[in-house]
Amino acid sequence: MRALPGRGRLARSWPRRYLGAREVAMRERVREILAREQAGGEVEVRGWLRTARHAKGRSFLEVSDGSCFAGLQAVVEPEIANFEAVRGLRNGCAVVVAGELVASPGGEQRFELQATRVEIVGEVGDDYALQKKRHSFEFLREIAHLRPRTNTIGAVLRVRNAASRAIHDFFQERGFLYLHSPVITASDAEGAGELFRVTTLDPGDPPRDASGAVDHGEDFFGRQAFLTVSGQLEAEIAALALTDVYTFGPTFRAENSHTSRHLAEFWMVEPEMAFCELDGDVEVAEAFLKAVIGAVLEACPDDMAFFEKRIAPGVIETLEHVVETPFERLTYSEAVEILQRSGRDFEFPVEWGVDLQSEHERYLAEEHIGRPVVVTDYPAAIKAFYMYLNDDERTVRAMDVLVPKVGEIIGGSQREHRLDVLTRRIQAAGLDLAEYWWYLDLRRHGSVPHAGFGLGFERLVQFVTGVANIREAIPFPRVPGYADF
RNA sequence: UCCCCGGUAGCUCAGUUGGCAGAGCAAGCGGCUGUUAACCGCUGGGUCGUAGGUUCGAGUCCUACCCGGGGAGCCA
Repeated sequence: MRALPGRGRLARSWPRRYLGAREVAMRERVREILAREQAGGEVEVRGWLRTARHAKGRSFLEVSDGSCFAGLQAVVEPEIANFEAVRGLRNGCAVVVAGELVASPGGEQRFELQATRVEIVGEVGDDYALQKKRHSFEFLREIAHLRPRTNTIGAVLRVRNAASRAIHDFFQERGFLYLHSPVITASDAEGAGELFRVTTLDPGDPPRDASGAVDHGEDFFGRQAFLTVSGQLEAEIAALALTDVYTFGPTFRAENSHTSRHLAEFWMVEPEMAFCELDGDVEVAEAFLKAVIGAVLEACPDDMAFFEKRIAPGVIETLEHVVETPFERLTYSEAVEILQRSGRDFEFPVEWGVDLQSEHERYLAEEHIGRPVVVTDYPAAIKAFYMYLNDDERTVRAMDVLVPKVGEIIGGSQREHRLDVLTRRIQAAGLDLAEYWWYLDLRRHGSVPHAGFGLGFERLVQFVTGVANIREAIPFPRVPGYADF
């Protein structure tokens, strides 16, 4: 971090409720205080009480500012001017505490703050919902405005942040350009799921054409519009000019999916690389997952230790394994053979031509291989029209990365860049060639082999943190029937 | 959308064969203590998801609906 002049010094008039830009940039967080080499010196922390323990002779306040998993314990003695008011503090109160950083005689923390001043900035009411006990995740979702103050969600949000940063770092270091693909789209680009309609028409009295149908020509965009289900097609446009690009933004699916792995609004990462075929795609995907997971392990050790202890025992070993060992590679045909020879009694029998079920993916990644598996070359009939058709005419250059517990975390492919084949595939899929005129036009002018993949960001966060439900991997989950906060 | 499980105090849950609605935590009050989700005592706190039905009597049995969870499908 930058060394700014005067950093860590107390503001002249105290307490200062409002910090200037310079002071905000300079303020020392609990994370940095706890990382100090040794005790000593004046510090000031601003945050919310995780707990307040009032003993007869003194009070113990654990102040968290969200910068790290642990809080800083402040010890308040009766000599403090507003000691009686401090006695009334409890879990959730907002405070500013200043004092000397000293070695802690208590066994559970290295340092503590011997308070010289305590300002009570915000108290809590008797009905404050967060208690110093375990709450169910279901209940916490109903109080999403307080949820980030909990151990689990606070840790998830820090991991989410670290993973976001690692994603940008990975691509930026390799010369990828960050492309902002549109959120509003006019066509159901790849048929990937149900779309949310975007309209400004009066739902109770829309304009109608001569036949009585809703006249979308009168709508805001002069035609039907939707929220994007993927930035891939736009990423292909950019890749065929800028070589390597990636998108990282919100994506929307209006499917009525009620599972622990689906959200109606989620974030997706989609790199797209020109002059790249399936092998390169797989290599980038593997390096990408390893880099991001490795970066989180390094950036958030305390948060990860919490997940290991309380949420998903074994998660750290699983992640380290992912970072250290090469991914297994199988073709779809090989995977089918392995599954058929497994002797397993699957609910859905395996045969060449049908898509792999969750139980099959989990068997491959968790039991048969025991580490991430990349399955390639799926039957053309079960994959999207834009995937490159192999010479056998029955498989496409698709790849799925399967990880233990979560299943498919990355799906990608080499794209069909041959005009004649793509035209044929669009028609075979029953799609309207006219809708894809620009996508086809790209194949007429300077078309090159290119490939990319998509990663569901919340599924990555879910995999890394071990939270059972994807709704805990995003600060404000949107699912069928629920969009509060 | 389909299958299974659940909904009882602010929270987490128990509630027997249909027979007076309970505990822990939280809250309020008091006590104790360099404390660690502190501890001890007392007090207050209920439309048993909603609407019907069976019954002398329903938290408990039946029906429908709502909400939550798990699984499947769809997918990232």
